[in-house]
Amino acid sequence: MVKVKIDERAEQRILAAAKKIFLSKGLDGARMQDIADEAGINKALLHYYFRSKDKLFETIFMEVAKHFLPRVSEIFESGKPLFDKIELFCETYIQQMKETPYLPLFILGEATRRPETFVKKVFGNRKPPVHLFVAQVQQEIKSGNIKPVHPLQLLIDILSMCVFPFMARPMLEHVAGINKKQFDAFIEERKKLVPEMIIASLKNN
Amino acid sequence: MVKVKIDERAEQRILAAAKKIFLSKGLDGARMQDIADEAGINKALLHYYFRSKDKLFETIFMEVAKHFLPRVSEIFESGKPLFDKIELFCETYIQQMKETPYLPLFILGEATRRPETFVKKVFGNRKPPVHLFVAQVQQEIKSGNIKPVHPLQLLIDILSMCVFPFMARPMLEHVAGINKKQFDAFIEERKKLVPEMIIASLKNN
DNA sequence: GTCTATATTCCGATAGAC
DNA sequence: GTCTATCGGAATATAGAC
Repeated sequence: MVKVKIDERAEQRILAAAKKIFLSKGLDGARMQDIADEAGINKALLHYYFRSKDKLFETIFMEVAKHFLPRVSEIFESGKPLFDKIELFCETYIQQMKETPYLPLFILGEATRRPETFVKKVFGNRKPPVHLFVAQVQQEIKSGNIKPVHPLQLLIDILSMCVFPFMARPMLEHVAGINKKQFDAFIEERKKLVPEMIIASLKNN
Repeated sequence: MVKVKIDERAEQRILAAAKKIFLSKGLDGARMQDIADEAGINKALLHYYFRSKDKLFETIFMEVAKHFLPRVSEIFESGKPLFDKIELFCETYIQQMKETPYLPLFILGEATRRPETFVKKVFGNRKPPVHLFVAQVQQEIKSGNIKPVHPLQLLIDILSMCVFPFMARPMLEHVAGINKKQFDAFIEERKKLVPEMIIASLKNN
């Protein structure tokens, strides 16, 4: 009884430590020793629980990858009006990136270096239903409710503005001369500004 | 005479090889053997010319980092009208990223993992004159020529939409189901669409 | 300058005591 | 399950012949 509890706690501590180290250093830059130190246990125990570095990495990758497309399906499949979906999308994304700021660089870095394995790991067999978003945009255009735009370009515009600032954070802090607190305020402001700008660009005069 | 020529060519081949390998694999993922193979020479020669892996990396990083802020100073310092600057900025950035698509992930990845050393390496002591852009935007707002916006948010909006698609390429190709040719067309289209959208969002009714 | 061979360091993985 | 000690391979770096 007590033993099981301790084991579980060790395993959980390893997972938390591995997540932190892999996210910040990447697969190649991470050391098993770093993870062991972070978890407060011995290197050998990592292998006891997860057999190899690759296995441990895969476990972490699968676990965090799903947060990179947070609730996208849910949002796209909801019956909400387009502008509501855009607002919710931005809010959801920016909030998720605030909680896991290393995530985009980690996922896209590994996806670029290992494109073949990436696809299956992140998406399994289910892709997010982009076509639903595309169809809705086309419908609104046909109805004359918004200006004619390329739906996919629009989606990438939104995604770019929500995610990129977190990836460019060190550059941004230096070039613009802002500190961490100001960065947080800057990001918080974007939750409103990004959807406002997108929606403004879609509206007819 | 001949010797010098051969030496120079070896050194140049090493630099080209190192650039390719470091950009695609990062510092941690790159192997000296990979670089030697790519350059068609022996591992020992890398150390003869550049002493260590770190030194070689630093050489490459300094050389490519400047392309990450392509002609930004030049554009900001030009006397052009704001909308012209925005168009030129987008055109310049997207063109640069087309030529070196690995660059943003490489620079921002290394910048995140090694923030302390990054700043000096990329910028030296000279930051791009963001304040000029900010001042010009504020001036246009005061004159009533554009809607009131936060200049820095605007700048990040533009930068995000120009750079992010290249970083998200593998995801984009899979989720949207497009191939390399279609991606190129998609990107080419953005050279027009991004400044159009930005400018549209700035115009008063 | 360029190579082969080797030294050195580092790191993932395992063996075995407790 | 957890530890210490160690193995074995891989990667950086150097020595030395040509």
